[in-house]
Amino acid sequence: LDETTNEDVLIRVLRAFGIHQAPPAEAEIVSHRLMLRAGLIRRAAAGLYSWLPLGLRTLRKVEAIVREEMNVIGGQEVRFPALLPREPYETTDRWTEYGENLFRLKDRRDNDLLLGPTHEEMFTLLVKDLYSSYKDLPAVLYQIQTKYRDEARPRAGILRGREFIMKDSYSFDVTDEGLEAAYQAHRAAYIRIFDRLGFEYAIVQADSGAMGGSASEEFLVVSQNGEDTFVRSPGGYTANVEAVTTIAPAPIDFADLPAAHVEQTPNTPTIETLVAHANDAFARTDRPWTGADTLKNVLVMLRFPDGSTEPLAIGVPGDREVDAKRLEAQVSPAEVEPFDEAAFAQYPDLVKGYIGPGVLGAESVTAIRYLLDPRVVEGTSWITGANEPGCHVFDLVAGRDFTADGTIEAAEVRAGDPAPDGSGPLELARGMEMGHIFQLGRKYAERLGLQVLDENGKLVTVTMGSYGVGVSRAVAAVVEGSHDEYGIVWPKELAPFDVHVVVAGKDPSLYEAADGIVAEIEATGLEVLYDDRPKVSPGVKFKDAELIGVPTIVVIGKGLADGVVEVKDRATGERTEVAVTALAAALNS
RNA sequence: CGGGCUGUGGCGCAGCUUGGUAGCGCGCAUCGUUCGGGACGAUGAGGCCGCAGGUUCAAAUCCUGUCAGCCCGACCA
Repeated sequence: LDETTNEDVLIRVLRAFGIHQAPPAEAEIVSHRLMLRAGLIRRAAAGLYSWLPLGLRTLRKVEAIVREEMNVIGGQEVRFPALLPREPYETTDRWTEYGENLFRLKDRRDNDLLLGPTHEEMFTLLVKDLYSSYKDLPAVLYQIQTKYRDEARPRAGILRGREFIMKDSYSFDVTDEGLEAAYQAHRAAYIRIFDRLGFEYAIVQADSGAMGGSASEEFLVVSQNGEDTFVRSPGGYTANVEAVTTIAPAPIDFADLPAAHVEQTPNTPTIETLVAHANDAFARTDRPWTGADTLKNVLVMLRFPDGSTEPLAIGVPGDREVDAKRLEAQVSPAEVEPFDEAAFAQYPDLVKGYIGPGVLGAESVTAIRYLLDPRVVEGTSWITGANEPGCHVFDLVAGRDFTADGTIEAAEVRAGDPAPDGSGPLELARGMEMGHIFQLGRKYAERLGLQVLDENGKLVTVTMGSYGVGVSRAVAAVVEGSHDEYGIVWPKELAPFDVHVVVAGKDPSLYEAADGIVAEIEATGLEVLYDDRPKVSPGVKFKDAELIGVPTIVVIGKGLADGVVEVKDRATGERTEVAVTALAAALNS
């Protein structure tokens, strides 16, 4: 009756971990497949996963790293409910702003509740209730909590679920300098966290310059399967595509350029057909025409938050598309809608496929605002629409023959484009958003009335920062970045166990000896996964061990008669024979 | 929300065109032989064929509806 077990450190029944030999067909991303096969997680519903023992252990280790580094910068851990009342989110408008992505429900008294997608409101209100003096600040509060977002399309397993675990922290300061300091402290903490998690990552500017004001950076873990595109240069420049600015060429003296002339270009409504026709009928002697010689004028309809709309024309070199995300970032908070047939009907001067600068701009007949790509500088010469069906203008020179209402950074960014800071040609890469640090400023504090008394006894509004790390997503990202053809290769600090002991053989004495060896290893403080399944052949155990990916695998088998066991390094595949008497010491070195 | 596709034991799938008592592989259980790189034999357990309605003597199969899931895109503080 007094017998005690050590179940938390000695888990013997491997098969209970949910190991699958074949992954479900639905899983396509490598981390998703490996997490299912190795028994880390199990799907409960779309975008919802149960964490099994092996996965939960690693999740806890990621949490521990995040927690340690948050504590280093003075963060105090709290925990809010995941189930939240409607009122605070009503106050900040997010009950409606969050739209379909918010999980809403009602209690038995018909009160509205929500499952928290993020907790700015709750933290702000907590500080408002408890703090009233500048002497209470600065403060950093954080939690490691389950978040809920009703994603339109959950995918890729843990990487994008409807329920996920996030560390979110919030800083509260009286001064802008204080906010900046809290932001920098978080940035440094995040760098330590991401280094300890072993990620290859990039810190990118999340805002475009046009947004102005508050600083915001994203920590992207570099991965083929990432959902975010970013750019980087050999000189170390990194940014979201939204934030990339174009280096405008110097203006060209247009004194000697030929005059503009209209030409017949029948059936050339697209850049492709136009370039083909130009090379056919108006061939240059020095080189062929290309899309880059043409000026494409794209029309969109902007819809502002108040519901009003405004047409906008964007002129870009014909070899580039307008990038929807870059455009959205520039015109925010307005949303971009297509310029549909109804819109064209309102502007009879716009000839679809042959639109040129002549009918664009605030001063033109259409009065449509006209913005140019920064590459279209004064003195550049273009083929562009002549505003008549089947006609284009050649040698139309910017600054001489037409002007616009300004410039806009909306053209797509391409590999090879120069970095804005002159650090070389840009490379396009993919990343997974793993962290976000953001100087919120006083928006939430104002809406929720978070004020404290300053040293003069006057009420001042607190300024806030908000900082997130995707904790459960990080587990998937580690697997995504650290595996081979056999399975997961855990970094030491994140492995669910330190040592995986495999007994290869059937003799009961082997298992008795192994029990003792495992106890000795555990006595040194190492966590041991012990595969003592007696009726499973060694090959199966080896494959399972490689799939699970614990860094050190100890094989107890035929060598035991000579007092040795085999120690294998999962990452390198290196095998060494170690005397049983020296094993515990060897594993700890 | 648009496009493509799939629902059949725990997992992977066949059967559906042409309606006639639900099958295969893996896994699982028992016994025996194996046992350091995914062993073998024998015997078993396990499935209201996603759900509802319809057609029919008879539906996994045909028809209608519905629900769920996957992939691509849109969306994603």
